[in-house]
Amino acid sequence: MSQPKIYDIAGAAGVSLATVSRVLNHPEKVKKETRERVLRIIREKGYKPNANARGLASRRSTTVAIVVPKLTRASVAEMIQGVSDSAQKYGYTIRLFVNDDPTRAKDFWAEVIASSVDGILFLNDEMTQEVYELVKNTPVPVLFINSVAKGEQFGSVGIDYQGCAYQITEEMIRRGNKDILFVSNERVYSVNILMEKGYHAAMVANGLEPKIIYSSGELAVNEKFFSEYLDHHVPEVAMLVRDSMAISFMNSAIRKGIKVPDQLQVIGFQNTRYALLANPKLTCVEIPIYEIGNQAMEVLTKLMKEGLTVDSDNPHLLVDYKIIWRETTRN
Amino acid sequence: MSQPKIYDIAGAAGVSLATVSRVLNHPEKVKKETRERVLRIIREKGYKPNANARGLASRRSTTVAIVVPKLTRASVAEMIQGVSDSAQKYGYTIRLFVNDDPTRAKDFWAEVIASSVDGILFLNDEMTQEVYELVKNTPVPVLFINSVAKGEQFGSVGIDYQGCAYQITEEMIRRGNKDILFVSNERVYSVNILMEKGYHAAMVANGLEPKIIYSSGELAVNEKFFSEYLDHHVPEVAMLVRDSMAISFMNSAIRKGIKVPDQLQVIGFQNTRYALLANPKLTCVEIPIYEIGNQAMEVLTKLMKEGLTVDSDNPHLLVDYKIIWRETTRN
DNA sequence: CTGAAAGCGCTTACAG
DNA sequence: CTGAAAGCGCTTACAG
Repeated sequence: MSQPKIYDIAGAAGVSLATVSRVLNHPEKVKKETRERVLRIIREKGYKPNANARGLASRRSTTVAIVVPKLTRASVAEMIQGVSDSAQKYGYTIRLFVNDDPTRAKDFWAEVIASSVDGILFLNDEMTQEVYELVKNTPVPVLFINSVAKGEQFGSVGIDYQGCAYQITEEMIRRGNKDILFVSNERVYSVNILMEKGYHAAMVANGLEPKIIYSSGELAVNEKFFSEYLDHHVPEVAMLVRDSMAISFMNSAIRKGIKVPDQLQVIGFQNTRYALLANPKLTCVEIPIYEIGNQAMEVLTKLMKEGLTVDSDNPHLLVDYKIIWRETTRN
Repeated sequence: MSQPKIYDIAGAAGVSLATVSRVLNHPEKVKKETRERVLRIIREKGYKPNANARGLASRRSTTVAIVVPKLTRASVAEMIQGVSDSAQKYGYTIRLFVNDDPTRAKDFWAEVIASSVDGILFLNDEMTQEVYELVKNTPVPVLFINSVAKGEQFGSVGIDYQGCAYQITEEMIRRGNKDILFVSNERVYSVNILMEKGYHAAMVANGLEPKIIYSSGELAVNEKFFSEYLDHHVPEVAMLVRDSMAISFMNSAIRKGIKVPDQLQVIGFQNTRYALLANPKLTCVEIPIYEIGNQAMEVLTKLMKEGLTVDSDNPHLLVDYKIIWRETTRN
C-alpha cells in the first residue's frame, strides 16, 4: 500500500515518465487527450510527486521557510496563518524554523538554506550585523516581515509603525490631552523604536514634552512596575506598545480605583483578542498581522518567480492599519 | 558563492564522498583522524547536506509534519513551540500543514505524505471516518495531539480531560456549591465532550443536577448570549471550556453589577495569558499545552526510530495538569 | 507532441 | 576503515 510513483502512473497510462512529469509541470506541452488520461489516472491512484525528488531534480521545491524567533506570541500565529493561506493558494508548502538563540544564528541559517526552500520569510526583531551578512549571502529571496530591514537592502512587508504612532498621538493631543505617556519594551525591537519615534515627533511638533518609560515583557514584572509608577503619577493618556501591556497597565490603575477612561485613557498597539476581552474594551491601533503575513507570502511568490534575490531592487510594502476606538478612550 | 556540496568536502579532505557521508551518518565507522579532518572542513566551509537529496537517498528526511486545523488560537502556537524545541533537540525539522476544510481532507493528507516526512503530529478536533481511513493507511507514524483517537488505535498525547473536569467539579461541590453551570462549545470537539462527561459524572455522583449550555466560539455572539442567560439566572459557579469564554462570561456578569467571586465564581480551562490579564484573575485548570507538544515530539521520535506505524501497539501519554486557584473563586 | 537519457546531491550495501 | 557504483524519484534539455 505504499504511495504510487511516477513509474506507476506512466505504466498505467501507457506513456513515459517524461510525459507524466510534463502533465504536472508543463501541461500545455502535452496533447489534450494524453493529458486528460494521465490526469485521470493520477487522480484515481491519488498520486502526489515525492517532494524530495522533485525538489532535487528541479531545484525548485515549492517550499518556503518561515523563520521566527519564537511562537508564543499570539500575533506570530496569526501571521503564519496569513502566510499559510496565501501559500496554499500558490501551491507552496511551509517549513517552520524557530530559533531564539543568537549564538546559533549562523548554524541555524545554514540549516534553513540546506532545507532547499525557494524563499524565506523572516520575522526578526533585532537585526545584527551578523544576521545582515547571512541574509546577504542567501541564494534565494528573503523577505522581512513586520520589521524594516537595515539599510533598506532587503524587501519587507509591514505597516507604517512610525506613522501610526504619530497619528494617534496627534489625535489624542487634538482632543485636548497634554500629559501623554508612551510605554515601550526594554528589549530593542525595531518596530518599537519606530513607534517611539512617531510618538516623540508628534509630541515635539505640538510643543509637548514626551514621556517615555520602558518596561519588561513579563506580565508579573510589568504589573508591579506599573502599579508603582501610578502611585506617583497618573497620566491623562497611556499608550503601550503591546495590547497585553496596555491591559496590565489599565488593570493596575483600576485596582487603585482610577477610572478608565475618565481619569486615565489607555491605548494599545496590535488589536489581539486580548483587547476585546478586556473590561473596559481596549482602544487600539490595529496592526493587521494576518494581512501582513498574507501579503508577504504574495510578494515572496513574485520574488521567487522572477528569481530576484536580496541584491535586487526590493519592494517595501506597507499594509494599511487602522485605529479602533473602544471604551478606554473618550472624545 | 553557492552552498558547498558533498563533493567539495570530499575533494578538500582528500577522501571519497562515501566517507564524508559516513562521517555525517555513521561516524563510528570512520577512523578518528579521518573523521576529525572531514569534520573540520565541514565546519570551515559551513557545509550542510542538501535536505532533499538526503531525504531521497535515505528515505529518512529528519522532518516531521505538524498538521493543524488553524493557527489563530494562541494555544496552538504554544503547542508548536513545544514541538519545535523538542524537534531541535533531536535534529528534526518541521513542516507545517494547515487545513480547516474537511472537503479537502483527502487531497490534503496526500500532500502531507508526499512531502515525505518521517512522522506526523496531528492536532485534530473532530475525528471523522474519512480521516480515520486516511490515517490508517499512512506509511509513517502518526501521533494525535491533545485529542484521543477514536478506537484507541492510534497513539496520542494529551491530558486527562475527563478527570480534570471531574476533579474541579467535585472540589467546587465540596466547597458547598450546588448550582454549577458548564458551558461548552457548539462545535463538537472531542476534548470538550470529555470535559463535559467529567463534569456530568461529578454532578450525578453527588446527587446534583447537571446544567450544560452550548455557546459559539465567537466573542461577539458569546457576549450577547451570556448576557441574556445571566438576566434569567446567575449560577453559583460557571465552568467554561475555554479561558476566553470564561472571561467573556465574567465580563458580562460584571457589567450587570454581579460580584465575582462573591455572587458568581468562574473557572476556565487552559490557562493562557488571557487568564492573567483578566480582572479579577481567572481560576483555571491549566492545560500544559507547551508540554503536550514537547512530549508529543518526544514520543514521535521513539515511534520513528522503532519504525512503528499506526498499526502497532501505540502509547497514550497523559501529561499532568494542575488547577490554578486565582481570584474568580473563593474557598 | 513524446521518449530515452542524463543528472539533481545524497546514502548505502558491496567489495576490498 | 575506505572507495566505486547503484539507486532514491523526479525534471528537463535533446532528439525525433
